[in-house]
Amino acid sequence: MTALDTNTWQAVRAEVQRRIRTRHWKPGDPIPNEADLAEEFGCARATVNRALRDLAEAGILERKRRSGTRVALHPNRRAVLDIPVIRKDIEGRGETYDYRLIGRETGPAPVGVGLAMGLTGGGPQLHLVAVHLANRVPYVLEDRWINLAAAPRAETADFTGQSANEWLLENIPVTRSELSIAAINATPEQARVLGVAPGAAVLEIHRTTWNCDAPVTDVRLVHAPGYRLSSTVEV
Amino acid sequence: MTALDTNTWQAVRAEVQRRIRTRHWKPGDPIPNEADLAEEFGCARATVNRALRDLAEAGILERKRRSGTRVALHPNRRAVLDIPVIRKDIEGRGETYDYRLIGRETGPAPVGVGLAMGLTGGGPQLHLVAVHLANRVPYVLEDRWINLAAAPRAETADFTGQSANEWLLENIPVTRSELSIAAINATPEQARVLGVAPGAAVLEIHRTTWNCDAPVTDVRLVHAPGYRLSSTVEV
DNA sequence: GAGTGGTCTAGACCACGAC
DNA sequence: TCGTGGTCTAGACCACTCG
Repeated sequence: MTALDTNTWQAVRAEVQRRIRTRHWKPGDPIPNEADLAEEFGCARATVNRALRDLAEAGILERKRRSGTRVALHPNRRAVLDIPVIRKDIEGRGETYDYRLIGRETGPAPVGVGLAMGLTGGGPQLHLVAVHLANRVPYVLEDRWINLAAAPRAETADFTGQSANEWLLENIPVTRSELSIAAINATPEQARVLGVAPGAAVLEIHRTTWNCDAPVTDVRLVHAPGYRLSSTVEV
Repeated sequence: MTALDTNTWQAVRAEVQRRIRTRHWKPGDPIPNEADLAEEFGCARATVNRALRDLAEAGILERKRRSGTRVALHPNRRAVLDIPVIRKDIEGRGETYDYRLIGRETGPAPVGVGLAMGLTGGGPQLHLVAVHLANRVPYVLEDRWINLAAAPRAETADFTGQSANEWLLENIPVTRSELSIAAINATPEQARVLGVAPGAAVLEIHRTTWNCDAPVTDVRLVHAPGYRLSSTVEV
């Protein structure tokens, strides 16, 4: 019977983590069930459940009904990235934000974009190209397609003052989004807009979003060299 | 009084999300407090709390004591990435995994690495260079420094059969880790090992890990061109 | 001071899934 | 089958913080 200082779920979580870190419970090992731990710690089972659920969500424990809870074999697998609104990102560092729309046209989307969005018919698409600047230096090149069938009001929206991302956030609900990140060599045109050498390595964030199965938008954000995505993981 | 089909916290969450998506509750708006929602839905306050807490963790709601709960102004900001153990990643796609240690030496870490790890003294560091192959093709180049003060047993460990990452997972606890992702142009040496053209854009994942304030390891994983990190966000 | 979310409790029932 | 985690309830107290 190990009484904890306070019977909070955080205290339970800390004690469980301590036992994992000290290898008292090793990766792959089963740990006692909730009822036993509750008795040991002198708290309610719901409190133990809250603590263990939190650790399971963090990938440190693996839980299954009937077979119980085990220490995960490969923890440390999950990273939570903040994908900030670009304007907030720049302003948050105390830099000046500028936005410039450099291309706008309506027409059919290229095959690759249509595939990513899962477009069936050949409905009209709005194509926007814009650049976001930090302290007047190009920071991100945005290449976006908007499905006008899902966002008809976008056709008459003015994207010269407000970025499409912010307009969409305010006007179109989103139910699902897919994100992928890759390194690419800047094309000559991308390099020209970003003011870097052709072929420079740039980070591309590609996001496709849906509203209840209706594809809304597909955007590629090409970040100038030196950009880093970062996150801290407390285990 | 709106009775839900079943009084599960998932049902409450779904109904709250529906009201947000339909703009019944708009970004920035306050929503009713937990007690009122519990009465409206005919369930316990704890159930409402569970649902709202989940939405807050997902960044869709913002909660503060006393001032209540509001619909977040800028949702969709958080992406959870899986950073898989490389061997699992490759084997999970049904490909053959191979690992080759191509460099091992003990000595002082370069200034950049020392800074990232927060090394104070000039203790001995173990430097490992290895390549991970998928179907015999280079997949990831690993450049790792291990702080022997924090992991003395690493000095005598055999890293020719087991990757350092897996050895560390099994032998050294981790309490905190920092992660950053960037696009870089492959150096001539990186390009040679990966079998790509010098200057090719490659994705670098840089991770530093600590065990209770003691820096353990600093690793740069350089992924061959074409590699994508991806995640799906259900809102 | 007072209203809000945060949490704990004790008990109960249920769904899953290993055996 | 039956032990495990998953969840709901009703009530209670507390911590934070706005006015």
